[in-house]
Amino acid sequence: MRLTAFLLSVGRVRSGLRGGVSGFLYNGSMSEINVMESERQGRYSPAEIELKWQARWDADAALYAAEEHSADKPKFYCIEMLPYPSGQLHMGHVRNYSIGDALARHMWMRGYNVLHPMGWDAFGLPAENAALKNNTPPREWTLANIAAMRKQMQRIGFSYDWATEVTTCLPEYYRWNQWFFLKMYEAGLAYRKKSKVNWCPECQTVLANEQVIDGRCWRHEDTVVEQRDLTQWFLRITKYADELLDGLDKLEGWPEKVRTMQRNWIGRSEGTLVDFAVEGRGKATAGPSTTATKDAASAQDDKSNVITVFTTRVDTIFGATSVQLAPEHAVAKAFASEDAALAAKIEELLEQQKRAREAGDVGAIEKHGVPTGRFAVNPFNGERVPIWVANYILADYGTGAIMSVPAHDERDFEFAEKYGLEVRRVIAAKGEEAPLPFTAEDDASLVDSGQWTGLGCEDAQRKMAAFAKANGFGTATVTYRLKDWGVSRQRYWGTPIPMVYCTKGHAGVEPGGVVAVPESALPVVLPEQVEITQQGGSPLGRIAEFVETTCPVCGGAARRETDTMDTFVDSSWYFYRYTDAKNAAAPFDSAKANYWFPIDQYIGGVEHAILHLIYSRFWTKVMRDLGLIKNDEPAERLFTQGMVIKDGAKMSKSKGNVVSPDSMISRYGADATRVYALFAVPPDKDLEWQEDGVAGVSRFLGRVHRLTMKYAGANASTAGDSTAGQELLRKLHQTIGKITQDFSGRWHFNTSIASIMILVNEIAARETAMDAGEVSGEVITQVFRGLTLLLAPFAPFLAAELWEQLGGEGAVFRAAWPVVDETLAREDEIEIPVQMNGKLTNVVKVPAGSDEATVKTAALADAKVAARIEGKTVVKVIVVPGKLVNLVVK
RNA sequence: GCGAAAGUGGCGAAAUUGGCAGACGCACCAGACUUAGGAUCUGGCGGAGCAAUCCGUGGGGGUUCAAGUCCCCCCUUUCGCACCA
Repeated sequence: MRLTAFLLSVGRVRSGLRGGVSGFLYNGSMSEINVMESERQGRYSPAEIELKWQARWDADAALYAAEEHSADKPKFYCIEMLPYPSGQLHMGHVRNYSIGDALARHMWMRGYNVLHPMGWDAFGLPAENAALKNNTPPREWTLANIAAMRKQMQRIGFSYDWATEVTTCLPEYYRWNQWFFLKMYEAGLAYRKKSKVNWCPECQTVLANEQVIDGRCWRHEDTVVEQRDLTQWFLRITKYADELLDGLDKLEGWPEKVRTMQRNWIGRSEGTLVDFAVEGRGKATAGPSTTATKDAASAQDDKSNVITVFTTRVDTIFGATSVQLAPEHAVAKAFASEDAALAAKIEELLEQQKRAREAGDVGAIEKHGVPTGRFAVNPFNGERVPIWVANYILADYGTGAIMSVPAHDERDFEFAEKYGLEVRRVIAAKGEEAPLPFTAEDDASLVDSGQWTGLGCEDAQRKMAAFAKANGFGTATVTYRLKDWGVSRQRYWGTPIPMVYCTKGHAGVEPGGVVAVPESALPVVLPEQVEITQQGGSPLGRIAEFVETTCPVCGGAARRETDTMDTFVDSSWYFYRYTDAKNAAAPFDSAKANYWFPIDQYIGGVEHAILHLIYSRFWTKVMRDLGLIKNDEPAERLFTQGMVIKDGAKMSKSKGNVVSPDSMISRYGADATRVYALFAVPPDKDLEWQEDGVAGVSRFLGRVHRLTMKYAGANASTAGDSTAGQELLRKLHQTIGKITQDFSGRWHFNTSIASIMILVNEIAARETAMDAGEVSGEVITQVFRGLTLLLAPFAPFLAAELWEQLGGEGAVFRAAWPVVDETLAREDEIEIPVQMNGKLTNVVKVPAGSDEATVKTAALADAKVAARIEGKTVVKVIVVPGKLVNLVVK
């Protein structure tokens, strides 16, 4: 159905040749291509060249194959983020892969052993939606999409080693998800708990915190995520919080932006837990309610006699004039259960919080609070402070309770002003009474704070935390914003979680308790016959043959876990599988992974900065601790390319501004499409797609084709080395230098391609000279071969064709990257601008390498310059050798 | 509010370290060629001016022989974070 629509749209644009190309793309029939016309005219026909080479490349499995291990070549592992197989490549993919492809080809030519793989992030909800819509099984739909997209990729000429292809929805892959899950379960890294989780009503499943953006689903930006209490499987990513954070400092090859986003996401915060005894609630246990457990929030379960607050500023505690609880705090609930009026007010605060969350602006909530009428005791000074419940206190951060210090916290100050709470200064800046709220802690010290008065803030924080600990009412602690990764999904199209629940239970397992599926029983295969509906609950739960099983320990009746894993599990380690994709005995062979890892260059969109990129860092650390690999981090260097936009907005169906790669390829060819994607802007910037630009690139490639074909047969024995020949070689070598530098540096391929255009313009300008036999055949051949090699990473089809026409040996991508000959590249004569008071007057030519005196003399001797300075005094002459002359004139 | 990046012709952009602002390309204009093509080739193309020349890199100051580039203030856009205690 899509195919028909596509052909129709192509037909509307133009019939004939181009329609034929897309026909080939989908039907695999060469007969539809009308190549004869362009053949007769000898004109650049991308369709003809590209289809010819595509067929050859497809038949040559070794062309892009990495060597398993190379003793003499350095390795280079280059990956672009794998796509979700939606069925259609979009321009963002084409751009992403064109960047990686250029790099991979370049590195091959530089003599590296390159692994450049591709795979499919093939589980996920769209397959289920498609199943509902078209009545096609998800597996069938997904595999058909993969086949179509693989074909598109081959048509565009990406240099993937298809022998290493990874498809995450196949049992041979996802069994290792299950295997890792079991390993994590054994290590205590996978666990089950009931908690508040994010629920997307559109997806009909739970989402991880990372998948909720401004209170909305990451896939449905209009859908507000709800909070539900559910029992779910979690992966203990928080165990690695510090390592994930500290590791960022060493990831110098990653964009600072991504590192910052991850730092924010992890949200490490050092502070102190302090217990405030609740008055009239019995004696606060002198026992270490906080010190006994790291999980401070759970320490307060079912206790209403103590409130543990988390603060980063324990040094301000003598200024605490109230305690503020989140509406969902256990103590608030306990109070509410005894006071209906209070309960109603707290309920209202909770509603406000919920609304703010749904509106996506938690930060803008107007502060409201209610006094509970109860009091708590500040353990540092024994003072009674009122207990309030407030809508700006978050239950899921810290302990869900704070001490309010209006004098030294802006939020507390605002709240205190509104409700008339006391504001008491306990910190003073050096020498002056700074206005309140005063929040700085550098160069400030404590006042009116008992025995700590006079201490510097940081010093006081350390000493007061130690004091609290020594006296059993608190401790220094660290909190994180990062929460454990909820991986249960109430969906069908994903990896089954390899757990069963033993119905009757057995020794050590209560009835309905968790029992891990043994490794030997993997994979737990996802059943294929399933009815996808919009009903709630996991679709697997409705398949009796799947659910009903036996307990692997006691052999009694058991039920399988019916949730599947988050698809981000699949993508957390897929790049390790590339190194050993066919391994049936292990996720991969450690020696192979250790040879290729870390990834030398990873390329993808910034939208995964805190999704895939944090999960895969976590997974790498887990695998390292399991002894599977040696590297701490998955990727040495990360590059985040810009978006492809059209008419100022990201391409999307709803906006109707989508430009399909197929339409570009059928009109201008894959080479032109790719080169345009690299030429228009530097790869890290957003790219506004302009079809006229693609047409321009196509004309440029046509010019390259025409010129090369014209001189491909140049007779090597033709003599005659004129200036023209030297100039051509000079330009060639300058271009080689420029592009080589671009690849190792800033990746400004737009200027790389511009420099190739300049080279081609220079060649075209010397056509007459070449036709007149002024340039030797050898030079002509060198120039065109050089040009072809430089073009190969960007326009592989045309380069392959021209390389063959020029009689090049083997595949152009295995030919050696040209090396700059500095002697040939050097200019004999350079132009020096002559300025007067910093303004350009004229340009003079001097021999390259001229000394200061020579340049100065030449500048002053210039007629135009002389005329301009006549009657004026030259106060000073500044000569920057090789750059310019500036005459300071009065 | 905090943090980061950016702001240059009609448009996409270029200008590694302060050194000819606008390379390269698109669009446009003029011309050539033609078995009219969505072709190709030549020339022009920041603004003002006949010209000499002057003005011009978001705005305003500054440093310097020289500033798109460095410093200070401000404006705008994009992205990230945001009652995180």
